[in-house]
Amino acid sequence: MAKATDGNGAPVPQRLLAAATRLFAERGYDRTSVQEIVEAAGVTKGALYHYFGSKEDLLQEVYARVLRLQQERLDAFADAEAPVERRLRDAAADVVVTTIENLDDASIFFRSMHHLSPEKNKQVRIERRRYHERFRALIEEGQQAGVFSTATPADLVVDYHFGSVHHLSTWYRPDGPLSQQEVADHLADLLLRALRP
Amino acid sequence: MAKATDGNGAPVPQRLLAAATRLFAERGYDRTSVQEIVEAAGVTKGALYHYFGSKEDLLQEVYARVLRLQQERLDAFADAEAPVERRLRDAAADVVVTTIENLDDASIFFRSMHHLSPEKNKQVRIERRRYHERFRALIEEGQQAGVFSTATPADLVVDYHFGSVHHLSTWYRPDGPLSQQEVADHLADLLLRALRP
DNA sequence: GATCACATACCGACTGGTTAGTCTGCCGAG
DNA sequence: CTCGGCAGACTAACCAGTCGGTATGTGATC
Repeated sequence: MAKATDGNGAPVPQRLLAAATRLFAERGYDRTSVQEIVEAAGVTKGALYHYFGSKEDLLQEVYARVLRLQQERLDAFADAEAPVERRLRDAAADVVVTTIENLDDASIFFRSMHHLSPEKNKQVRIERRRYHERFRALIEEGQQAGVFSTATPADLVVDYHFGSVHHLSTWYRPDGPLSQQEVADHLADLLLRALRP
Repeated sequence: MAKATDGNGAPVPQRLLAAATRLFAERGYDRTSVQEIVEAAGVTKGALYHYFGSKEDLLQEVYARVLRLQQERLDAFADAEAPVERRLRDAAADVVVTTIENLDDASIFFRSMHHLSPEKNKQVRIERRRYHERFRALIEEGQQAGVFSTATPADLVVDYHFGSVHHLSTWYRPDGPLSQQEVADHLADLLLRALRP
């Protein structure tokens, strides 16, 4: 018998988080009962409320994880040694790939954020804003260097691109005609083309 | 005493629809109780269930209305007498303006569609698909005429643009620095710039 | 022009079912 | 023996939809 695992190989908190992520993405936060989550994780309510303070905490944890991941990756691409147009393209394509790889998190993110209480919502917004600004700085850098058009404010360009990223969970299907990388390349390409001076 | 109006100037079904739209956008579909809707509309449950079969029917009505409106407008712009790049630009800018003008409907649309039952969801998807295809046809027309780049599949270009349109309800604020028309012009501009050969 | 039949519009108490979160207690490891 | 980790019955609240009832209007009949 394994150490702290019964119905599955992973520790209970991770199992709960994984089950919650899948169910929230599938049916939405409000339509998913705590009972369903604990059953999917192979435990009971006692276990869930032992590790998490509330159902909402579970949702916030999902956000926090995906935000940390994406911020790390963006920072890595933005700080690389390369021309700004290259760094922007890589970052723009990477966020598409990682979003597709975590489509569940993405759909939860954009559909259920308003279910968080005001304080937690604020917290998430602050993190998101940091991400947005890092991306914007990249565009502004290119604009100042003269390699990107200044016709559109950088803020709007960021929202334009992230709109399409956010939209991915609505239309992208793994069994569709385009691979993750192809979609990412096309979307990054559209961004760069729109920014040509 | 007016004819069929007591607490307000509009007929009861419209009042219910307006109240539901506002509340669904504010708190989400599941978080809005039927009781709250009828109170906001100044009637009782009896009235609501007299005019609508269910809470879900109310949500579907919201969709049907906004879909009809946007399809009509797109058709008008697409069928106009003008060069294709002009027709596309006008259509792309118009959908931004009408979306901003109906931000409540927009946020309900992309946050609550999955709350519809499978059949109703399918119905909405069919209507949406028709809209998508009309828009795509416009892009393909321009590509065949050689005025738009063929580097990106037209389907993807449509999703790129509509991603940004959906995203509007997340970030656009009427008291922000940009007017509706300015945002619309910028977003249409980004689309056209990305499509330059 | 009075009466009856029937329909439309709406009211509001009630029901059956669901849900998040609590609490008491068991159990195995150190 | 005790303490973290967890089970599962329980509670208090809530909610969509129902249903019997009332009020007002309308058209037919005599």
